[in-house]
Amino acid sequence: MAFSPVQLTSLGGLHAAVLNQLGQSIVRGDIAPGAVLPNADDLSLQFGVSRTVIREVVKVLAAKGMVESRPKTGTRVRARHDWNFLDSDILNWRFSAGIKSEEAKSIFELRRAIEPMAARLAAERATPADIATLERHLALMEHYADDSIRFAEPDLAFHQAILRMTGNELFSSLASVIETALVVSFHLTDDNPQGQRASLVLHRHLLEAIAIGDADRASAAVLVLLDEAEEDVRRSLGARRSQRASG
Amino acid sequence: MAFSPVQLTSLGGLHAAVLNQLGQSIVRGDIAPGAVLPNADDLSLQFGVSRTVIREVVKVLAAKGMVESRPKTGTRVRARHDWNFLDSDILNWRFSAGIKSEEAKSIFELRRAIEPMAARLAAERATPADIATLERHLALMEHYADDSIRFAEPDLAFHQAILRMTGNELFSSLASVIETALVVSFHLTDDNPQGQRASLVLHRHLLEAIAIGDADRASAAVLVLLDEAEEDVRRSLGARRSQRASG
DNA sequence: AGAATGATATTATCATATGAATATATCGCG
DNA sequence: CGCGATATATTCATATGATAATATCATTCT
Repeated sequence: MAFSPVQLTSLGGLHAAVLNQLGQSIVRGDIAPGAVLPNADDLSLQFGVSRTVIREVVKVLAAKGMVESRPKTGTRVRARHDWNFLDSDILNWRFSAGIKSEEAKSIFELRRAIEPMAARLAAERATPADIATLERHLALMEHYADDSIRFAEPDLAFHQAILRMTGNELFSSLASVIETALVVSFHLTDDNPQGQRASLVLHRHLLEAIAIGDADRASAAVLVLLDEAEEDVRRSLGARRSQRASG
Repeated sequence: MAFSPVQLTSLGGLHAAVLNQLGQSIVRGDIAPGAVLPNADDLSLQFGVSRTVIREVVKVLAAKGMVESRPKTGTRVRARHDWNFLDSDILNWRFSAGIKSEEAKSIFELRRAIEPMAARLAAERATPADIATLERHLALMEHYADDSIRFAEPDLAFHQAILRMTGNELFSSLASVIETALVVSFHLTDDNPQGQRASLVLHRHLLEAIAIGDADRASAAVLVLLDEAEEDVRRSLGARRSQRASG
């Protein structure tokens, strides 16, 4: 395992560049759990950066539960169950290069646990201002119904707004999971205006349930929405696979 | 806002000591969102450590979404909604010094979203070895039913085992939330053997539902368990408050 | 007033040195 | 030969001083 020098053209400076490289290498499994990383000097040479940067990166990876440093032994990759998979960096490293059908499933399992409860709480606690915010996001989605690129942003904002409306910061912190899900499905699905229009209707149902404070209906509406979204992803993954197979 | 020199007797070295101090200061609100931290040199002086340590700590806090550093501007505390509240460090900083009734409520809201689904998935996927593991943890709980200190550990292990049995790493990563909840309730509740015995029965129900693969019953059993646990915490918080009031 | 310019404070990075911890090898002794 | 004490080498942990990059702010010029 060797690394290439990082370019400082990378967004966020050398630290971010090295962090992403190393993080991805570990997530990809290039450096397996239990294995030790090259020592700080070697990493410094390989990446072409100072040890200062290397050490900061290692400390950040350690904070995410991915590695553990000890004198003499070196820095070793920890077991996967110690990693904080809800960390947005790890999510990105894991899924930016593509997603397997099983991984998509795991994201939807979590969303099915979180979002119905979030919608429920939102329905109980929403203020008129909150509803107005949702309306605004939904209006943008409607406006960009035929533009899948711009559609994604208000879609994400809509779901995140609901998480915030719970008034529970633990829920809000799960926004990165949903963001990952939406980014993945965006990269996956080809332009699909009728799918987006169907999605709009479901979002509208959800909004109305929240607006009238009907927690049960809000929860149910989210589930329907998630079914639809997962079906979309499932279809796209299938299409992609058969595309590769035939190509 | 000034900081005291850290002792290197602290577990985990200077880095961890400074990280905890700074992290707690921010979580407590001593340094409000939007405010800037003292610059690296000042922090170095105040904590009595080198800039190396300060910079590593700041990078880790940045990775948790709590601060943002820019040249000239300095390092400023980000808005709370950017913090990763599911991070175990942040959870500890938030709740180690005590917990408010509303915060306890927010933890249980999340647990009610997560754990029923986790139990459901566990019921569908559990292997005989998984069941045996749960039995082992439950046996330990039974063994320490009258020893609230040792009871906590297998209790936590039991719940975390279920999260792992989902086979979904996103769920496993929520273990820290449950750990925090159990640690908090442990510090809160006075010795309460009959409460623990009642809890044992509920855990047994849950285990049996998972063992026979009954997802609905497993999910329902968790909810009952959570109701009981929250009621316990609620009672303890009330008792503590009135204790303070009368003392 | 507004744009260009330079001074300044701060982080970002680098290079090097020293300290501390620990796994491994070595040596001495029974 | 076996075993424990000790030495040694390797690695991370921390410290320090210097330079680069960059964003802000005041100032100057138009």
